[in-house]
Formats: sequence, structure tokens, C-alpha cells
Amino acid sequence: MVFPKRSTSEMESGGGSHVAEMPRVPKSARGKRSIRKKESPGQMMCAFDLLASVAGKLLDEGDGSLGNPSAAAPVVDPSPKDVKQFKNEVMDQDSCNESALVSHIAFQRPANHHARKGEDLEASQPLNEDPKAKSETLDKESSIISCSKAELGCNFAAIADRWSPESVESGACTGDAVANAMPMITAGFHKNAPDMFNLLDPMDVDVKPPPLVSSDSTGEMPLYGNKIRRSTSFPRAPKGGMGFTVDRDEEDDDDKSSGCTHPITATNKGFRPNCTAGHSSVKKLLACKCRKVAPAKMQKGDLSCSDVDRKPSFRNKKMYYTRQRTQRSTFKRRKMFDRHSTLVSEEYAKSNAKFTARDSHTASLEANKGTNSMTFQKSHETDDCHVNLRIKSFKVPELLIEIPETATVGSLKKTVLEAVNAILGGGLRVGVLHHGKKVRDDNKTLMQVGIAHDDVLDNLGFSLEPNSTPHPSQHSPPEDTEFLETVDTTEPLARIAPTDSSSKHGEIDASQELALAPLSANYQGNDHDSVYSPGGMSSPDKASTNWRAIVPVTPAYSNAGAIVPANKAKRSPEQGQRRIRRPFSVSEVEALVLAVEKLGTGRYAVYFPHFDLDRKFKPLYFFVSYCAIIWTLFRWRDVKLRAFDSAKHRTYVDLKDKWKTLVHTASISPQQRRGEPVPQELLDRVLAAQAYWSQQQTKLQPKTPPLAEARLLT
DNA sequence: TTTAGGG
DNA sequence: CCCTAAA
Repeated sequence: MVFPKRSTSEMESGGGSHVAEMPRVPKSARGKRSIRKKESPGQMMCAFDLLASVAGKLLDEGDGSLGNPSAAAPVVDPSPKDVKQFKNEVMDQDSCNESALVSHIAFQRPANHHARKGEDLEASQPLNEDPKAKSETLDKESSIISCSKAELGCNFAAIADRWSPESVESGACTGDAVANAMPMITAGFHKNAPDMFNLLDPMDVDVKPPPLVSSDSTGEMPLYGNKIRRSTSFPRAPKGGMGFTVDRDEEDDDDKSSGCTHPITATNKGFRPNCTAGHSSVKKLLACKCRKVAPAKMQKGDLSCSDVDRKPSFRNKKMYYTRQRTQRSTFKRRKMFDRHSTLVSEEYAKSNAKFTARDSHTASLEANKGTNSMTFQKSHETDDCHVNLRIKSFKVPELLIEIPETATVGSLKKTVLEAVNAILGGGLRVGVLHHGKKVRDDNKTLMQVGIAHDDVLDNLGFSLEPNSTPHPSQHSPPEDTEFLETVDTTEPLARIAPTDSSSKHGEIDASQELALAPLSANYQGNDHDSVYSPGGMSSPDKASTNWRAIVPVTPAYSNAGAIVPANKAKRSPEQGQRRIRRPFSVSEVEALVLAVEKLGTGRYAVYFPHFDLDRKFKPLYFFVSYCAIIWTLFRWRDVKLRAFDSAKHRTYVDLKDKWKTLVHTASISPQQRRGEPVPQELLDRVLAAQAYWSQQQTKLQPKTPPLAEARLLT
């Protein structure tokens, strides 16, 4: 599964392991970070496999930990095993900054495939390693991936949101839903925690696949073709103004590519690739199985394509989104990621595609020979030889792509990007890997590059990188009010107003989103370049711009570690002074409580989507396997950004300390309390939130099943 | 740089 | 709030 090498770039990027940390896990546990160490600026990828395995475990466990918010939330403590696995997968890297989130998606090739194609296998082998063996090798640390950027998290969060059971279940799965979801992505990741839980919940409840998948009723919906509208049902949409409808007419395409973007996601903008491909021609179907319960959250991702970019060949391209069905019992995997963040992984079971996103910088999606692969199938019969790609995941709608061999690499990238953006919310760039190498020339046709139906299955891969573009325009993310409400019934904290920061601090979200850019910058050295070809038509102009921005490597992150000393020096001057005491006002306390309620106090949440390939598609490809999302549920830093961004005198440490005192205050009798009285109501909320999140964490505790099992899904 | 905790 | 070990 692992792709040792290829991933170098990936690894680097994705190398990070994801380790979910237990809330209370000994520091040492977290420690993996050491690896991450300093530099990891860029790397953060996570091994999907790991995630997958973790997910599998969770799923398997049945406790539904995953499914439940709480469970889902599993904070995971990465078990050694997981770590190892992770490591394998990740190989090198690990170092990830702790960032808010890490995500990756790995595509793994199904065992079958391996068996089937010796050739490919060999080629892929480097990448693929025996899971076990690898696992052995893995080092915990390696497993850890730290991502520094929360921003990415935002995206992921958004993703999560989409994936949330609700959306799925609600039937939002429809193409429209999907489309709608896209915008959400950009939304701050804050809502995440709760959202995540939601996502998880389903799993918990049933081991089965997420809402989307769970039911059989899968319908396919064309995403693009026509108009994508936000489903009203979308819980969150409201605020963001998500309500907009996007029509994807041919006309729109041109400019609309932008249109595709959602208003909401400013961040996405950057990402938002232009879909050059004529979407008109493109068809995306989303089959979703929805649960009855929730309304769909999915939003449409917009996949807009600009006609300009579009290439003739593209017309044939077709994308389909299908919802994954159920998870297979067989499938068991879990992966833990560490730190911090969030992780999103998707595995595409049978296939081995690996898609990873590093929070730190890039997300890479890679599918390569052995392990991760996207396969293409080409329909020989047809005049135009088409390569069919399929990306499947639990929560994420399955993605089917059909593209002529005569299509250019650039168009392929676009196509994949569109699909990915639709699913993940944008903010990602797509790179094409063939035989482990990045194919940079977007102008070459697939045939020229050697990507042909017969050859490719195992040799084709994609890398996803975060788009660097920040979007100032970002609006505050829509809040989850609805969402929360929904949750309420089940969740203690649900009542909490969704409001928070977003309403107050729209900017915060934006900043987070922006964060992505930096991340990508780090990566540049590694992956970025490779991924995007300069001329990458796939990227929209905007993207290009962003891209460029990214190009220059940003030392900032990497340097950070080194610089540390310097910083100290700086501080030293007045350090001695004790800061003046500034008691928290009731309003501040309220803001803090609100933020914590929303973000939770737990550390990580892990979501593992699970999926199966459709038989019918098997022949063609394989893509996929699983997706796991782990993200940081809570970070004081996030609280700071969310609720006290403007209060420069309040550091996250202060907030943490305040929370500590609030919990204590709430625990003692009113008579014992001193200082400005804090409304009992707030104190009650403090206790509720504290209890709730603590519980969640507990649930998250991972139980890690054997890796090996996880691996064999198909 | 952040986190987590003790002081 | 401070201080710091760990990460």
C-alpha cells in the first residue's frame, strides 16, 4: 500500500502521519511529533492507509465510535500499530506541523489488481509494500503528521460537513446536494467539531457506510450538466447565502467557472480550478444513498469549467459521482493521524488510489502503481478511447471519470480537479502521476504520456495539493445553526448556537482559509511543482496566479523552527514584566464558552468513510478505498482565532487557563466564587461542554485492529 | 509555535 | 498569569 517512494513528494507532503491523539494521551503519545519536527513544513501528508485502517477498525469495532460523533471523534490515539502503518504509508514523513488538520486521501489499489497485473505490480511495487511489513517498519513518529495549517482544516471541515450524515442522509446526496456542498467547504472549519461528529455519528450507529452510502437507493445525479442548485435542505446553507443557485449552462462556463465557485467559499476560489472541460459534456452523476434523517448538506461543488480552457477532447469527459455504498465488513482499516489535525483520508478500496492532503501544505492525491492507483479504463470499443476513472469513497460521492485518451493531461487534471473539488470543496490542485512520476506537461495527451487504457490502471495516480490561494472575499461561513439544531436532539451541546465566531468574526474564517496558501508554499519545493505544470491549463487563471504565488518557496514555515531562538531573544527584553491582570468579562466568558462549545475540547476527531467498489465498475478501475478524516476537534488556538482574534491581550494560553478556571468555578459553590460573577447559565454550559467533549474524547479512543485486515478490502 | 499542566 | 516540558 505504501508508496514509498513516489511519494517522496507525497510523503513529504503527506508524509506526516496522522496520529490522532487522545485527549489525555500522554504527551509522549503525541509526541510523535518529534518527527514532525521542525521542518515539516510541508509534509504532512498522511497515509491514507493508516487512516483507512483506523477507520476500518473503528468501523469494525462496531462501537460505532466512528459513527458517533463521539465515537467518531475518536480521538485517536494512535496505536503503535496504526502508527506503523501509517508510517509505512507515509514513509518519510512525518513531520508535520501540528496543524489543524491533516488530510489525505490515499488510493490504494486493490489487491486484486496487483495480482492481476504483474507488470503494474512491479512498477508499483516500490510503492506497494506489504502492509504488514510496512507496518512493521513504520515508526510511530513517522506516522505522525503534523500539519500546521488549520486552514486546510477548514476545507476539510467543510468536507466533513458535506459528508456529514445529515447531508448524506438527507438525500442531499443528489447532485444538487453535492453541488451545494461545495461552497460549504470554504466555510470555517470551526463548525467542524460538531459537524464532524455528525459525520461520524452515522458510522457509529451503523457500521455501515455513511449516510450517503448506506442506503441502496443510489441515484445518480448529474452534477454538472445542468444546473446545480443548492438544495434547500442544506442545513447550513442558509447563512452563507448558500442558497444561491448555480446554473451550469454552457454559457456559464466561461465565466462561470467562477460562478462555480461558491460565494461562500472564497477560499475555494483559489482552488477552484477552472473547469475547462466542457462540463456540458461532462456528466457527473452522483448517486447517493441517503438516510432518511438528515437533510442533505451537500452542496454543490462547483465544478465550473471554462470553455476557454476546455479542450476538445474534453468534451467526452464524463464525471460521475456516485455515492459509496456500504462499507464492507471486510474492510477494516484504521489509521491514525496525529496531531493535530484533521485528517481526511479517503481510501478507495479496491483501487489503490491514495489521496492525501497535507494540511500543511498540500494535499496529495496519489494513485500509483501499486498502492494507489487510479485506474483508467479505456473503452476500446469506442472510437475515442476513453479512459475511465473512478474514485469512490464512502462519504464522498463516487467519482467516475471518463476521458478520451486523446484528452490532454491538462484536461485530465481539470477533470479530476473538478471532481475532487466537487467532493472536497476545492482548494486543491490536481497533479497527474504516471508510474510514480508527475506528468507536468498538460498539453500532452494521455496517449502521448502513455496513459492508456491497458497500461494505466496501476500506473496512474493523482496528487492533490492545496491550493494556495487565499480568498479574502470569504464570507463568514454559514453557520450550522440548522445543523446544530439537528444535532441538538442528540447532542448535548447542540443547543449551542451555531453562531459564534462566524457571525462575529467572519474574518476569522477567512484567515483560516487563507492559511492554505502558506501551506502550499511550503510544499512547493516538493510537490507543487511537479504537480502543476506551468501551463497547466487545468488551473484557472486565478489558480495559476495562486499557483505562482506558491511557487516561490516560502521559508517561513520551515524556518520557523530555526528561528525560534531568535524569537526568544526578542521577547526577553521585557519579559520579566508580569502582564497586567485583565479579568475576563462576562462577555468574554460567553465568547469563550461559545467557542469551546463549538470547537470542543477534544483534540481530534476521526472520520472514516468506507466504501466499496461497485461491481460493475470493477473491471475498470479502481480507485479507491477509503477516506478518513481526522481533524483536530479542538485547539485553543482555534478558540483564540475564532473568538478572540481581535483581543490581542488574550492568548490561547490565557483562554486555556480561563477555561480551566471556569471549569473549576463551575464546580464550586457560588459562595466560593470570587471576582466578577459569571452567570450560572454560562457556568452550566461550561460544565456541559467540558463533559460533552470529554466524553467524546473517550469515545474516540481507538481500538486498533490489525492492519493487515484493514488492508484487504477488496 | 502550541499544548498541557503545574505553579 | 506565569513557566515550561513536550510535542
